[in-house]
Amino acid sequence: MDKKLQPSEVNVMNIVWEKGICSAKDIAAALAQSVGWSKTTTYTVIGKCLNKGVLRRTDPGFLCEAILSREEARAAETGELIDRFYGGSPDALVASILGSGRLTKEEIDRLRKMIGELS
Amino acid sequence: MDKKLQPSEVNVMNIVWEKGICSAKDIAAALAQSVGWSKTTTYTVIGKCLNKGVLRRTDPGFLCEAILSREEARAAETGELIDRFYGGSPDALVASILGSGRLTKEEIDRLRKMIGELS
DNA sequence: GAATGCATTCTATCACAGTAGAACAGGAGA
DNA sequence: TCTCCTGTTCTACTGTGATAGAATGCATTC
Repeated sequence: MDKKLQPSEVNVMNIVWEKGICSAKDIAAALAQSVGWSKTTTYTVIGKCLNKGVLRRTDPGFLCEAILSREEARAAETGELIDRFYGGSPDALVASILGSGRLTKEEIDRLRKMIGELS
Repeated sequence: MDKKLQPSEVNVMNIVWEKGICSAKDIAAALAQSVGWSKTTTYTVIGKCLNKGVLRRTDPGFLCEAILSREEARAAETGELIDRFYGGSPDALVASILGSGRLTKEEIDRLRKMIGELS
């Protein structure tokens, strides 16, 4: 009953988050392409997502719809990273990225604007 | 030979990153306290860290010193989060945290200052 | 109606992370 | 010297995530 996504499950969810509602067949095709999975592997992992309640199935067509939103998953995963590696300080994570040189000038400008608009 | 840290290994490394060089005995004591591990569990996990080359042992005293720095580990782990959940865009992660309401006013000010100093 | 092909399910294998009990060794105290 | 304590190593068990082959069943075509 744990909602925490495993890496393999994230593969599936990423497809659904991007495409929106789509069939298991489509997901299998996409993942065969992107990560080389056999279609049965994809079906197995989809099954786990269904069991966990992060994905909903509609028939006919074995259509898959995300129940857990991308934003919720991001928040959970990011929170865990912050807890385990940044001592629970979200600003330490942000500072680390800002200082990493990973950001382009445009991205920095966008963020500057964004942070300027915060109260 | 994979340098990727497992959750259990992060427990050990967090102690060493915080205390600096310290004995296995100390680490075992700290983790018995904080996560309830048996001391043999700690020794086993320390062994894995040594095998991976993220920790160095010095004798006598079974002193442990981090080879993999906290910053390196943070960067690796953060990069993976960004790849898997944010489509490879670090600014999307930053934006997500900024927009999450998780930050205090002081933290926001600090970050604003920091981003102002970036070129 | 039989045959064919593909979508879906069932079942199994493998590797490895997590955890710790049992065994061992070396030094402190009797 | 013998014993005991505790730090350290050896070995093992358990669960589960990742992966996929085999089996099934439905629909389409001949």
